[in-house]
Amino acid sequence: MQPLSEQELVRRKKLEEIKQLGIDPYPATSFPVNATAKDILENYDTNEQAYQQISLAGRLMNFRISGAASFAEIQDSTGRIQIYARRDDLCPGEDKTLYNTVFKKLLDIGDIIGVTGYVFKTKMGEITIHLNTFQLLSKSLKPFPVVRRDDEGNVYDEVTDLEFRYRQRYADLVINPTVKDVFRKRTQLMNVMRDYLNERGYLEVETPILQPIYGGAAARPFKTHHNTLDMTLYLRIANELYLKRLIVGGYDGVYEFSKDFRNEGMSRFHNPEFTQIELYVAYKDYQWMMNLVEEMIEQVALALHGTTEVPVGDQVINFKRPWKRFTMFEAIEHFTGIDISQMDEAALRETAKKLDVPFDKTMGKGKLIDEIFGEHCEPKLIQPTFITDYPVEMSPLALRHRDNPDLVERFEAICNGKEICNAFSELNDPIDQRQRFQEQLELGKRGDEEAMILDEDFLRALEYGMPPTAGLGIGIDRLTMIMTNASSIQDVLFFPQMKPENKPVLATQEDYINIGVAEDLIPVLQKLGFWTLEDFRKASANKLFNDVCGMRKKMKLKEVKNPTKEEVEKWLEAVEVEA
RNA sequence: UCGCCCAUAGCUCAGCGGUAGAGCUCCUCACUUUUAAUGAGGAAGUCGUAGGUUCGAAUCCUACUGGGCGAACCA
Repeated sequence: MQPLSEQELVRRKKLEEIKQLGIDPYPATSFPVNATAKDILENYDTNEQAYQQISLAGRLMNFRISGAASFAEIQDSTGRIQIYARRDDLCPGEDKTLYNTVFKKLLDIGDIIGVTGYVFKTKMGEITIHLNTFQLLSKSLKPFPVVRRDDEGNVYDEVTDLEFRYRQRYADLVINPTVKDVFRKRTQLMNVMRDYLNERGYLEVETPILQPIYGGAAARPFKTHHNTLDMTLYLRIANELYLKRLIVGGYDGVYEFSKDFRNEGMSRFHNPEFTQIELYVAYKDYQWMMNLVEEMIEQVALALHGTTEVPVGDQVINFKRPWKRFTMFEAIEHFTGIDISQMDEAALRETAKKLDVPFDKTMGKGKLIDEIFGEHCEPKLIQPTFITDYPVEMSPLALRHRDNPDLVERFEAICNGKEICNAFSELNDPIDQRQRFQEQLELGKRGDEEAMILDEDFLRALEYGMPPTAGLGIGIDRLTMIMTNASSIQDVLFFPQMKPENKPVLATQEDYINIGVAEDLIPVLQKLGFWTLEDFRKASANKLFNDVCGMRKKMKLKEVKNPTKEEVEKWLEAVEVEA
C-alpha cells in the first residue's frame, strides 16, 4: 500500500467525524430514484409540474460552498445537474449541524449521495434541484482529479495521462464523460448486429474457449493446463471450426460473439484478447454474404450516427450501400498498374522486388500476392471496399473458386486502411480439407509458426457432410474503433492489457511500529529515505542512529524523543526476523 | 524483439547544472441564486528507480521500470 497523501488523510479524518455524528458512511440501503439528470434537463421546461418531488442519486462533483446556501453538482449515469442546498431548508430546527458541518465540511467531491427536492431555475437560467433532504450513500476516500468545464464547453485540466486512464478506467469513466459514450456505442453496435441476425432466424450460440486443438485461424495460441484431465488446453484463437460442426448438425445459421486470444505482439490495433463475431449460414455463398455485411454494417452506422457518414480521423467514411468491389488482382492492378493474374512464383518474386515489397524465401505464391496487396493497396482503401477472390494458399478453410482452382471464394472488407471482416464460401469437401491441412503441416515444418494444425474431429464432422455454407468474421474492436473515431484499440476496451504496475512495497504505519519505531519518528525515517523494510535491511545501526537524531533536529521536531542507539539496533534485528 | 519520445505536488504543467515553482484541488475564514463562483490566509514533493560525472544533479551520462508512437508479427 502506498503512503496516504495529505488529502487522503483528510478524507479519512472526515470519515471518522461522520461516524461520530451517528451517520453511517456506507449504509445498507436502497435509495429509490424517480428522475435522472438527463431527464430533468431535457424535460423540465415543457413539464415543470412533473419535477416538484424528485429523488435522485449520484456522485458529487464540483462544490460551490458559500455561507447559508451552496451550490454543487451531482453526476449520475446520465450526466450532471446542479443542486442548491439552503441551510434553513435542510435544517428547519435549531440544530444546523446537517448543513454547517455535514454538507459544507464533511462531504467531498466524489462522495455518492441521494437527494430529494424540487426542480427550479436560477437567476442565471440553470435548471437546478432545490434540496429538501440529502443522504450520504458512500464516502469517497480517494480524490478524483478535478476536470472543470466552462460555459462554452472548454475543458480545463483534462486528465490526458493514458496510463492513468487505462489502469484506472473506473476513474476515467467518472471524470471523462465522453468515455462512457464510446462503450455505450460499442454495446449498441453489438446489439444492432444481434437484432439483425436474430430477425433472420439465426441462432446465437456458445462454443468452447478452452480447446484441445486450436484452429480456425493462423496465430500463436495461449497454452494452459487442465489438472484433472492432465492435458494441455489452448485458449481459442477462433471459433470457426466449432460453428461449422453446428452447421453439420443441422442448424441453418449460427453466430457467436467470441472473445479470442492470440499470443502475439501488441499495438494500437492488437490486444491479446479481442472480440469477433463469427456467422455461418447454410446453403449460401460468399456473394450472398457480401450483401449481408453491407446491409448489417450500414445499419450499425445508421443506428450509431443517424447517417451512413462516419467521421474517422480527418476523413469521412460513408457506409452507404453498395460498397466498391475489387478482386484482389484488380485491386493490385488498380494501385500498381501491374497485372499479376497470370504470374508464377518467380515472376511474383520479381514484381515484389520491383515494388519494394519485402519478402523472403519461405513465402509461396499466395503469401507474395498477399504482401504486395498489403503494401500497396490496403492502406489506400479508406472507403469501405470489398476485396474478393484470394489465392488458395492463404485460405486453407475456404472453398475453391468456382471459375479458378488457384483462388478461393473469399472476401475481406477493408475500411480506413484496415481489414474489418473476412468471409468465404466454406470448404465442405473433406478430402480437399484434409489435403489443405497437410499443406499447412508442411508450412509448419518450413518454420511458419502460425500454420494450422490438423483437426481430425473436425474432418470427421465434414465427412458426415456439411451443406454449402457462407462464413463470416467481423472484428468488433476494429469496427468499434472506426464507429467511435478511436485511434487505439485501448480506447474501445474497458480494461486493455497492461504490464503490472510493480511499485515497490512501501512500509505501512504498522510495519514501522512492528519493528519498534515510535510513531512520531516515522516521518523522520521517511524523510531519510526509509520507505520500505528493505531499506532497513541495508542500513547500519550507527549511521542510522546519527541520521535520525540529525534529521529530527533539522525538522525541528522538539517534542519528538530521539531513539537510543540500542533501540535502533533492535529495529534492524526486528526487520531481519520479519524476513 | 528493435528504434524514437515521455516520467516534477492529488490533477494540468513550468523549471533543464547553483535554496523545488504556478494554476486548479486540499485546509482555515467570509459570503442566502453561484457557475472555470469570489475574496483573504495556509498546507502539500523519494523531481519514476538505481548507479555515475560534478564542489554542487530535477537538470548531464548509463542501466532499469512504466507509458506512448513507429517497425516486426497479426485481427
